[in-house]
Amino acid sequence: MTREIRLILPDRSERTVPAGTTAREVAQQIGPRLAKAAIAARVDGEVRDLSRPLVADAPLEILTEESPDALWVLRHSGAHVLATAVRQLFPQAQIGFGPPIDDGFYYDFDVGRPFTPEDLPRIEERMREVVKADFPFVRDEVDREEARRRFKDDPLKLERLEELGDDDVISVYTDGPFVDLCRGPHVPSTGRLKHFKLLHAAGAYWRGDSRRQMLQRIYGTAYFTKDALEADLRRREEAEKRDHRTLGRQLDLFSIQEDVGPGLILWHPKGAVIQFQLRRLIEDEVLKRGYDLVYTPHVTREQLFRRSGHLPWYEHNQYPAMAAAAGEAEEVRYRVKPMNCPLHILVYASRQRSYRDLPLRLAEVANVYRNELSGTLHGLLRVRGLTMDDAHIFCREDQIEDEIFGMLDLTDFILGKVFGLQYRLDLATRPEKKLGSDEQWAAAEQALSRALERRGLTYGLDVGGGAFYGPKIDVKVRDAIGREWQGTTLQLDYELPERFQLEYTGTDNRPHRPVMMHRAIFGTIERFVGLLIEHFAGAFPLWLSPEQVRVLPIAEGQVEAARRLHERLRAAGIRSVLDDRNDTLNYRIRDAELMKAPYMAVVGQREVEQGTVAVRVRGAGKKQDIVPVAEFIERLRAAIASRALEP
RNA sequence: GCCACCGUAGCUCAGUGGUAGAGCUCUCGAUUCGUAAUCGAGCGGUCGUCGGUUCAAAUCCGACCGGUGGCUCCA
Repeated sequence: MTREIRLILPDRSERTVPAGTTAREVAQQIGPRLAKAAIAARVDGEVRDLSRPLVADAPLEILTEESPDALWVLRHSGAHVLATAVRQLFPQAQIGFGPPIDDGFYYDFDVGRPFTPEDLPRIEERMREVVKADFPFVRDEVDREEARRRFKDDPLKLERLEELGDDDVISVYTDGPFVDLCRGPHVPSTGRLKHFKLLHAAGAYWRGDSRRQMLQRIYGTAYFTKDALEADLRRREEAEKRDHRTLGRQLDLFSIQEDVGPGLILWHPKGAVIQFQLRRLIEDEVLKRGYDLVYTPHVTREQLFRRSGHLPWYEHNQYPAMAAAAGEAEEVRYRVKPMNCPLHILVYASRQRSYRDLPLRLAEVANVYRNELSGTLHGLLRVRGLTMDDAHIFCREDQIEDEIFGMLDLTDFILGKVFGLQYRLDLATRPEKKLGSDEQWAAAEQALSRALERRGLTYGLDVGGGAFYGPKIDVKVRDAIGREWQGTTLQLDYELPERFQLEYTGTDNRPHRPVMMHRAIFGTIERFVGLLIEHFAGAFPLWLSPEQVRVLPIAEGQVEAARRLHERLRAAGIRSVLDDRNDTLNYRIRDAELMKAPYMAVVGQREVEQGTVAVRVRGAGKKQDIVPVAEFIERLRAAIASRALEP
């Protein structure tokens, strides 16, 4: 007689079935509609195949298309269908890993000939045949010998197999002709994969290790409904339209030119306005918050970076040394700085410090240069010449919490209040290899989390993710279309004060070692401007907009009056552009809209006579607003002063 | 740095071995216009660079430079 087991369903009801019943059978008992919609099951918290027998008492949830976990299962199966198709078209292809990822899935192959873009439609077509065949996903648990036999022609799978411990269950999934070493779970059959698309092929190191061979990775995505797939493809298109490199050219913000070098930005006048506003914003704000500004050189003796420990540790990221300056010994070398900390430390160490000086907050919006690998460069987001809104805070251990609190407040002011951005925080804690005692780390981590909690912030934990010299808080910014950007970091540092033997005199008249913190709110101005371009899709808020008003005379008769208005606006500190070109009004309005000018001030005969201006707001169509010139100027000034986000 | 793909006018792109093209931008002329493209003309390219194959190369091959998508790295 079979044993009975008790299952607890999400509605808290209980169901007793014979041990060995599958989740699919339970779903059928509950209702045929549920059985049909079922993708997988959550048994005792673990997502499993519907076909797996239930052997013990457990909470059971049948997962349908509604469940986010089911989407991961679908995508995982999508990766297998991809591999099934690739193996048919490229029988010699060896298989690596094929997991679901945030927005889709991929599969890695070791194939004699790399995939070309033309291969993707072929593979996709073959995938549709695999889907049509509706192969069931069959799970087998096998012993090691059996697994070795099945994957004898797949060295990558064998490598993975040998890493599995003796207690690990070795499971193998088969769909039609394709067999994979895989933990699962999967959808019931390949026919469930209805809405998918292959996106691109790329190289990827086996196991993410740059010393291992390069595999060919194919990325794709899948959804349960056609609408969801199409919405995703539209999102990708939208992201492409917002691409800061395209908008940067269209709006004439910046360029990167071969004659200058990769990763080095030429800021054109319009882009420079944005950078200037950001610098002003952060410098003004920082001064209000008790920081001091400093300026330090771009080039220093190499010796400084030896002392700081950056050489040779960071050398691969630094530009090579320059010869000695005139009159110096030959062996003296100079370096362009990749970071500012050693220089700010020298400012600190330039005289004796008292506990009364602390916290000392030194800020500098500074250019630094890093010799980044060529393949990592990307528009404004990854550059070699970068502008950091850097600051270093020197304080006592008991001041850490307040300082972190202050930084979080500044971060929230800039990102949240000024730019209306949402963001997420992660606290990265002590790694295996670390400098300093456990007590010191514990105190520091507690100070960080207390500061976070005092601000009422929720945050994630990145256990072991801190640098060896101290814990940190990473800030990830979310943009208008939901993408996350690494920007702000707040980093504690016990290493550099040690290396530079920094001291302050305490109330006890004895020397003490200060703690140091690094922080950049924007991260780099380059990346932040890139983020802003994509976040606002080039339509910057008035205060940030390179061009704030475009003055448009309707016909030649109003050019003089329009010029006077333009000059009046300029005199009021407003960035006005006069467009008196010999083109139709329609043409010039279109141009102003495309260049994302927030306001258009149209001047016709009526406006000249009445001392008014016809105001058109960017993106608002032909709805116009006739206002007296003085009132228009006042409105603009108020909106600029308040850094209003609209328009 | 690694893998793949790409590089034609300022921009977007067409041109698969036989004398370099279009639209937009720009300049000039006409038009003087009431809220997203007026008409016409003109300027503009040793087809990324160097080398090779060929009677002949934008086109085929190689190297290099630059870009794109990823990997590694990372602000």
